[in-house]
Amino acid sequence: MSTSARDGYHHGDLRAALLRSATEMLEEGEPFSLRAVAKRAGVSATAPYRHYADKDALESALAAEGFRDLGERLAAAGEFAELGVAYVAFALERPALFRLMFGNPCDDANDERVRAAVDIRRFVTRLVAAAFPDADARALATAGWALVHGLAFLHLDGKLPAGDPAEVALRVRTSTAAIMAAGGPAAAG
Amino acid sequence: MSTSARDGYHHGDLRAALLRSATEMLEEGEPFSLRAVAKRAGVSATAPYRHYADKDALESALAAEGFRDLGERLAAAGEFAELGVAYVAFALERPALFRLMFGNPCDDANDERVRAAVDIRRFVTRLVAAAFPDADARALATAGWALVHGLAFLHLDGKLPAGDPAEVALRVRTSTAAIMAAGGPAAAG
DNA sequence: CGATCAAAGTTAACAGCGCAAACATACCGG
DNA sequence: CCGGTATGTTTGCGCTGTTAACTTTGATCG
Repeated sequence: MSTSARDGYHHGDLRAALLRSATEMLEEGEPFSLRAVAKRAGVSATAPYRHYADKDALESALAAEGFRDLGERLAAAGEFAELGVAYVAFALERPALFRLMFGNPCDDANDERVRAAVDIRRFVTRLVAAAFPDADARALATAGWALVHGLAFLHLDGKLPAGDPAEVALRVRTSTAAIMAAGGPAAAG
Repeated sequence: MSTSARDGYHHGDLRAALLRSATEMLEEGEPFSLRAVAKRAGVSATAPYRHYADKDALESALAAEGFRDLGERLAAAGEFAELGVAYVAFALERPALFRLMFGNPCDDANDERVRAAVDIRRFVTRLVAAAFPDADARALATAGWALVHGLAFLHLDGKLPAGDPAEVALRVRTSTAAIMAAGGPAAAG
């Protein structure tokens, strides 16, 4: 009965089962309610409260998992220039999860998800520092993150056409190149 | 009884009153439900349905209004370099509205809000073309929009500290300058 | 002026939501 | 074997968006 056997009453590992059910529902674009997640896991509507304080807690767990996945995705991209493409691709492939990761007020300070987000930031900053040793790595990392984050959301919200992944990737590369090449005129502060 | 007199039963101009109530609630950070908006306007819970098909319709109207406001705000910024600062400031001053404007799936194609968003894009593109006559104005406008949009959301979601407006403005300027100065290494595609 | 009709409100009701309290079951250590 | 605790269940509350049926009102027209 190690991890996920259900013996009729006790579930075995409901915590993990809930996470899995919730992830599936996000992936399938279903409405996502606590009750629906519970039902999908084959359990009563209030059973999740034994494992998560409230809906936010479940969402935080999902978000943290999402940040880990995103981190792996970025790490797999390897090359600096492809980071943005990977970031936007992740957002468009798993839009509901991405919205859940961001798009929340998210005021919990000492959370697991906060650490995951910080990890990503550190990772990107290191890559930036390596690629642009002369630049202000901190500022450039912020700008780069904001750029791809903005591209992700604008595609997600239909402000930029997101139909064809290849077209999206091209737009990411093109706009990134354009702003990096923009050089002098009115940039300062 | 011209615009907003209430004669006991008929309201006078409930449509506008609902918009006003909803805007106030967004501004005050209140939970925003259709019922609450109706109550605030001094009207029964289902009265709004005489003027808006559903909650989404009300939200779209609010979003459209928000886009007009944002447009004015950007126009007032005038100088190209201050566009981003104005954009992010707007987002932080009216976070609930900003989330409503974006942050929705928003699949309605022929909407008033779509036009408003397109107007902003056009406006920014024109400014970009004027400031950087040599560049690919389209790509640069996309990148610029994405950059400030990303900065706005990252601040909104607590991924970047948003306490002091002056500090935020400085970060916008600094990161913008940083990415525009980044020039050559790994940009292309 | 009075009848009528549509516009713009009302109440009642439904299903679904997050969540809390009280109760039931089953495993685990004494 | 027995009791306690972790982990389920049922029940119920107040909220949500939305529909249906009813009522009030102001406007139009003979």
